[in-house]
Order: sequence, then structure tokens, then C-alpha cells
Amino acid sequence: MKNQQIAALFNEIASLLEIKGENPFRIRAYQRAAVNIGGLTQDVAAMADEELRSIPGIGPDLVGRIREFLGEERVALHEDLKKEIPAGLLDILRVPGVGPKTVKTLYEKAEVRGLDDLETLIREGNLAGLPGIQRKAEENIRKGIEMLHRGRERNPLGKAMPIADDIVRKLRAKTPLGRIAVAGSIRRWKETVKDIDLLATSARPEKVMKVFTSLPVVREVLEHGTKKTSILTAEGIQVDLRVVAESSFGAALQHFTGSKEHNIKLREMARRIGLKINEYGIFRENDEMRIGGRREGEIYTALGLPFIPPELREDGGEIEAGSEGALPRLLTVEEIRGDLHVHTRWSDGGHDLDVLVQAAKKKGYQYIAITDHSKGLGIAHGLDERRLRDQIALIDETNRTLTGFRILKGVEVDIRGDGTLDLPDGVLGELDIVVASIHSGFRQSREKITARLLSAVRNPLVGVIAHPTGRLLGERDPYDVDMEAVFREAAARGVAMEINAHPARLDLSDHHVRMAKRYRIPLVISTDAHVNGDFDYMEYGVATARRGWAVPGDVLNTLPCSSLLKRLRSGRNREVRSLGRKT
DNA sequence: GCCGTTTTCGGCCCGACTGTTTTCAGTCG
Repeated sequence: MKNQQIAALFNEIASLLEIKGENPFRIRAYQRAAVNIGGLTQDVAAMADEELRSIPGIGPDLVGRIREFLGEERVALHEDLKKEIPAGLLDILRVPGVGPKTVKTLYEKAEVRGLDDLETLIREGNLAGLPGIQRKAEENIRKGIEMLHRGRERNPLGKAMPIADDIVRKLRAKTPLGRIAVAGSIRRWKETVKDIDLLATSARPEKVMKVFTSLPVVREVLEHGTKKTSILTAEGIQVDLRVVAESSFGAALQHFTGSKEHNIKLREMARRIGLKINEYGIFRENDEMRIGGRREGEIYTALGLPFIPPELREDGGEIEAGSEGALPRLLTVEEIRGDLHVHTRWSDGGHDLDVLVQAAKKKGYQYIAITDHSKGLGIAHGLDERRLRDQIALIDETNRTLTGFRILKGVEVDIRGDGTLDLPDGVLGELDIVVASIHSGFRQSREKITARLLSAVRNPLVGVIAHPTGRLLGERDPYDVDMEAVFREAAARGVAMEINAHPARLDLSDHHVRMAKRYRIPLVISTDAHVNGDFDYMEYGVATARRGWAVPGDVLNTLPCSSLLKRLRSGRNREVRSLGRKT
């Protein structure tokens, strides 16, 4: 699938055009096209011209560029731009605080052709003095380069969310606040976030901002105003706090929750019916009459839309679905009835059955599946056949003491390098649920990895593929795998794909969830809990499912225990029957 | 470069903060 490559190409074209000082709307057109192609679940290579045209922001020219890229792996416009503009200028454009105009000045007035040149210029004290650049600007650029070198522009949601919650708690305790909320991509539960957006109301904004800038987590104050103040935390995450009037809180929450693309589309919609939206409210254009803004829902109501859950606000068709009354009724965390991927001290978990059962009951669950590692994972003290049988016996015994709750017998069996499973079918057949996953050979070729997963999916005893792409956010890229092939096979055999809710994984990703839905693949959402507190990660998994437009019916662990077991067994029987006919 | 129940041409979301200006440009979200 070349979608991501095309999206990256269009973004690069946009940046090059920016540096050239081209028509901003042409630039936006390329950026918009990049976002929409990047978010597509279908392969553009498999789409007809008419289908391509139906993608928002793709017109005749861009269809041509897409075709050109698919055919020749390159685009003439892009090649021409690269001849004209040194590639190093794109790096400079990535420096926070440096935009296209500055890049152009640097190139034209100081012959800067890349980051190295720029750093030399600063070291030799020749930056300040260029048009529009004095001492402060030089200092900001220097800091921007430092920030870029530190890298990690985006932070995993699991890291940002607790920091945001902590700051909110402190501000609540120490300042005269009315309301306060976390907005931005955190509120949309995006898997990585660039910064933390906070929104508050207060009669005394100066006081709030003063306390904010002097919180212990603050390493540096980036901007200090009465409406907006930005700081950098010790961890290097930027936090923006905005204080707005009570009457604008809803509009501001809508505005700062984004996404940008979602908001642009809403505003275009508003304009067409004579309305104007900004972060202070929604207004009639002709007489500036305010028609809403205190509550977030008023913005949507004024446009004739239902409330759109933040997780869907990516301009991924949610506005169109809303106007047609076709928004999905998204899954909620309360509908989850159990966790199907849990480790104990038998392998690398931290707790025994009783502690985990307690914690699961406290979450209101009806069941959990114990899925310790198999023997191939020596480092995790994985179970061999004998120990797994011992655990099965222990679970049976424990279940007899429980009422209204059931422990499912399971395993997280390793898919070995050659695609075989790490335990024989005999013992796997004694379990309620077999979860299979890859823990080694991440660098194998696309063909090999795909074949491994396919062979696991084809084993009739396997019910779930866990963390299907193997990624660790910000640490390890997903392995190279043909997910469409895996999804096709899983759909044919009714094998479920896991949304691993651990914030370090979120695997499947939201994007893959949407793709899985297209293939009508059953999903499960599991935390991969290693200690009892990990059960709380379920919220991240459900949010990821919601971002993928999942409804309760898509997710197996919304089922009551008996239905779930029936469902898991039916997969096996169907396969066994068809095998039986052949022989 | 896209797009159209006002338009096939002339629009294209909107505002805050900073720094360098002495009324605004650049950047960001």
C-alpha cells in the first residue's frame, strides 16, 4: 500500500512550495490531500480515477500526480522543486518557530542550505542582523534547533495524559478556577500528542497564569499572556493554557479539541449558511448576533449536526455521516465485560489469580482470560505443556469457588520464526481461548512475517491474534506485514484481531481498526495486563476502537461469558468440520 | 489546487502571541 508514501510526498511538495512562497491555497490543497490519503483505509493503487476524485480535496491534477507516482515511483513536479530548492531547507522548516519566510530569508540572504549551515551561522554570530532577525529571534531559533535535536516531537498518549491530569489537579487546587478541561489531541485520544492543550475559565486570568508558570513541572515559560500561556515541562512537553469567558467555554472547547481539519470543514459549512465560528462562539455573519458558544453542543446544533464524539473529529467522514444521521453509536468502556489478555506470576506477570480476579470484579467484569506466555519466551518464564496443564487444573479448581465470575483458560502462544506455534495443538485444544502473537524476528521480510501470521490465523485453535503489528509507540516500528492479507484470511476464518490497550502499544491502531471493520473482522480489546493496575488501560483500548468507529457489536468482549465462549468454539468447529469433509 | 442550493471563477477558517515594526509580518495551532 503506497498511501503513506504518497501522503509524505504531497507534504514534501507542500513544504517546498511554501519555501518558494507559492499560493498558500495551493499549498493547503497538497497538505489536505496528504491528510486525506494518509487516513484512507483503502489502497489508492486499487482505486479507479472516479473513486480517487471522490476523496475530499483530490481533484483532476492530484489524481494525475497519484497515477504518476504509482506508475513511475516519482513525480516530475517534486523532482523539479528539489532541483530548485536544497533539500536541507526542509530540515530547517522543521525547526519550531521557523517558518517558510524565515527559511527563504536564510537561503537568499545568507546562503544557508541546511541545518549545519544555520548552526554555523549562529555560532559565528552572523544570524542576528539579517532582515527581521534580531537577538531575540536568534535566541529562539537556537532553542528551536536544540528542541529538534532532542527529537521526539510527538509523545505517546500514555505519557502525556497523566501529566495533563496532574497539571489540571494542581491548577484546580491552587487557583481561582471556574471550569477546566483537557482539550486538543488528548481529548481525541490520538495515540501520540504533540502538546497538551488546557482550557479554563476564571475571573482572574492573571492569577491563574502566574500560578501556571510557576508550577514545579515548568522548565521554561515560552509565552505569557492573559488569554494564552505556554510552558515547557521538565519532560519536554509543551503545555498551552488558555483562559476564556464562561460564555465562550463550549466554543473554545470545540475549537481547541480540533482536529484542525475537522474545524476547517465545520467553518466552511458555517459560512455557506451565513454563520461564523471562532473560539468565542458561533455568530450570524450579517449582524454579528451570537447564537451559541456556552456549551460545545451548540456549535454542532447550529449547523444541524448531532454531537460528534471527539474521537471521530478527524475529518474522516464524521461530518458527512452526522448530517445524514448515520453516525455510529460508538462502543463505551462500560460495555466491556472482561479482559482477554492477562498475565500472572506463572510467566512475567506480577500477581496471582486471586488478586487479578479481585481487580477484575472491581472493574465490573464477568470474566478474564489468563493468557501467560508460552515456553519460547524464556525470558518471560513462559509455560511449557506441563506447566500449562497445571495452570489449567488450578483455574478449574478456582472457578469452582467463584460465583458470577469466570476465569477463562488461555495462553498467549508464541508464533515462532517459521510460523509454527510454540505449543502443540493437543494442549491448545484444552483451553477456552488461544491468543497468538509474535515476539521475535521483527526484522524478517514482509513475506516471512505475513506468512507467519497467516499460518497462525489458519490454525483452527487460534481465536485471537494479539498486538498484530508488534509496534511499541516511539520505540519500535511495526514489523513489515501485509495487513490486508492477514485481515482477509482472518475474516474468512472468523479469527479476531486484538486491540492491545496498553498505551505503549495501541495495536491495532485506530487506522487498522477501521480497516478491520471493512473486512468485518471481530475485534477484542485487551490490556495485556501484567499487574492488577494495568486493567485501567482498557480506556485507551476502547478509545482507540472508538477512533476506528467501532460499535459494541464489533467487539467480542462486550458479550456475556456464555455467548463469548460459544463464539470462540464455533470458530473451531467450523474449521474442524470443513477439514473433516475433505478427508 | 479544489470547489460550487448564491459561484465553472473567485473565493478558500480564524485568532493569539512574539518580535521587530512604529502599524505589522511571521508563526502556530
